Amino acid sequence: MLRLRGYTEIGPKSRSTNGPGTILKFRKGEIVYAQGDPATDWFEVMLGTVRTCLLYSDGHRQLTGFFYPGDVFGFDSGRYASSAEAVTAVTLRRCGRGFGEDMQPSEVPPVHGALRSALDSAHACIFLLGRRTAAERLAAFLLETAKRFPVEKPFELPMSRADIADHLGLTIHTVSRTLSEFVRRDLISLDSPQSVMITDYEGLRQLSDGDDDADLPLKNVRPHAHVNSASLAAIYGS
Amino acid sequence: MLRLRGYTEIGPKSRSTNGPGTILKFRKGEIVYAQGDPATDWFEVMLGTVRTCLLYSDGHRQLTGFFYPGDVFGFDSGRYASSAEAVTAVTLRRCGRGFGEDMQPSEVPPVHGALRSALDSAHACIFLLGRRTAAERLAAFLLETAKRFPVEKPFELPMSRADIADHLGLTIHTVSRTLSEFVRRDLISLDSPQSVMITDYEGLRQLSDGDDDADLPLKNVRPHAHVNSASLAAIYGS
DNA sequence: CGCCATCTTGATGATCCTCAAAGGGTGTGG
DNA sequence: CCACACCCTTTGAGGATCATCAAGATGGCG
Repeated sequence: MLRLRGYTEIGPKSRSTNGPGTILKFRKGEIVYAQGDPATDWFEVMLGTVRTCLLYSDGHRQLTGFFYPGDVFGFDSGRYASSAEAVTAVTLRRCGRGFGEDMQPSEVPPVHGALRSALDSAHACIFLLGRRTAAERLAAFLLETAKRFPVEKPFELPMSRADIADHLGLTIHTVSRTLSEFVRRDLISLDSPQSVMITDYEGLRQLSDGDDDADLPLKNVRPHAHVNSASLAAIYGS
Repeated sequence: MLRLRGYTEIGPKSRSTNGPGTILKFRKGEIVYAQGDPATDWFEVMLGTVRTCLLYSDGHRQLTGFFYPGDVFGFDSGRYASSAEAVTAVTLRRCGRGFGEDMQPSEVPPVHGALRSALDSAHACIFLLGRRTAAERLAAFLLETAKRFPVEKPFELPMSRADIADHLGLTIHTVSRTLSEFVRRDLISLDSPQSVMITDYEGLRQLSDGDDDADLPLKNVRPHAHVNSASLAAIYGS
């Protein structure tokens, strides 16, 4: 069954043209574009956080990425494959439109960069989902997210536990439980549910690599791999 | 620890130039390019099947896609993010090189198409990994794969159980068990381990959507979703 | 025929989802 | 200002699913 939430669905709060593209503002929870809309525009985040969501007919939701200031999103062809929603209040720049068939050569590089960044984002998502245990996924997610914030200080997770859960393919319960476990193990500290401080980068890194120490509760061992030895040698040496 | 396999690592079997690009042949298990190699070329599959793999330092392997005749792969920027290996004996066309900075306008459309197909492939991978249960992943995978073969007849799965497992984030045991369960439930029939015949498309489709009937052993219910109601209404109606 | 890789199947246990309930923060109305 | 409702988060107990350990079955190949 679906649990539907009563977000107010209203339009952008204000618009103004300022340099290339149009500046748009959205409030928390508002939809930037919906899955299936004609993919006419792409966007750059100027302020705030945006999530892209794949929605399936059974109500399952897969968040494919979070986008922070400087990131671009919305480079779908034809129609948007995912919807985009404001995680927090956001300010966006609608950067362009009509790329594709009638594209000008001068527009090629940014389009390429954005397509590639979309591909990178998708790979990051695959990386997270490929980690098998909840601890591994969360550790990888925290490290990935922390990279987006400047200093090694506490940072604010803009998204809810539900967002994290739907990004990692877990439930909010498991997310919460695992974060609490991280706190107990002094890997992170939580000031508020949103304010995260990573206190043991190396520990998290080991976890996200499946290198958990055996003497701790969250033990798990990576299932055996089926690796082409030649490929492996090419990357990590023989 | 890693289980390393002794694939013979030898070069392409033969080359010839024939039309645009160079024709290359690889034997089963050979590496087309390795993760981290400079991404100079991209490839079109003419015959056979190729897999792209993300390899992690702990030996974990994530297959991000299978590529069949007509598919293109290898559109990474800078260096290849994943390695590409021959699942079967394959014939490839090395289609181009040096796209990017010094790209000619005439080359733009194919590059775009390929980048987008790479993105589609990544989304397909996310779709599979996002399905939670083994039965859902396998059902979705079989339907996805079946689409690549012409008629509604038995088709040959070119890849091993290990490949499937590493693509879906499961073990070979679970893959095998679940396929056997599908046979018992008359969803598919297996002539040999590789020869699959889908006998109940609708049943598989329901499974892959999480719509399993309650009176059958592989029951599972989709965890509750955290869906923005407005987004959902935009797609499926209110 | 034996060896080896792949695939299958069974038993057991760990992980994580489900069900359930309680705590904390915020906004609204009295 | 407080009471109340609502939402998010946290935590506990129990059970389903899947990984692990283990052992056979099957098929290709020298």
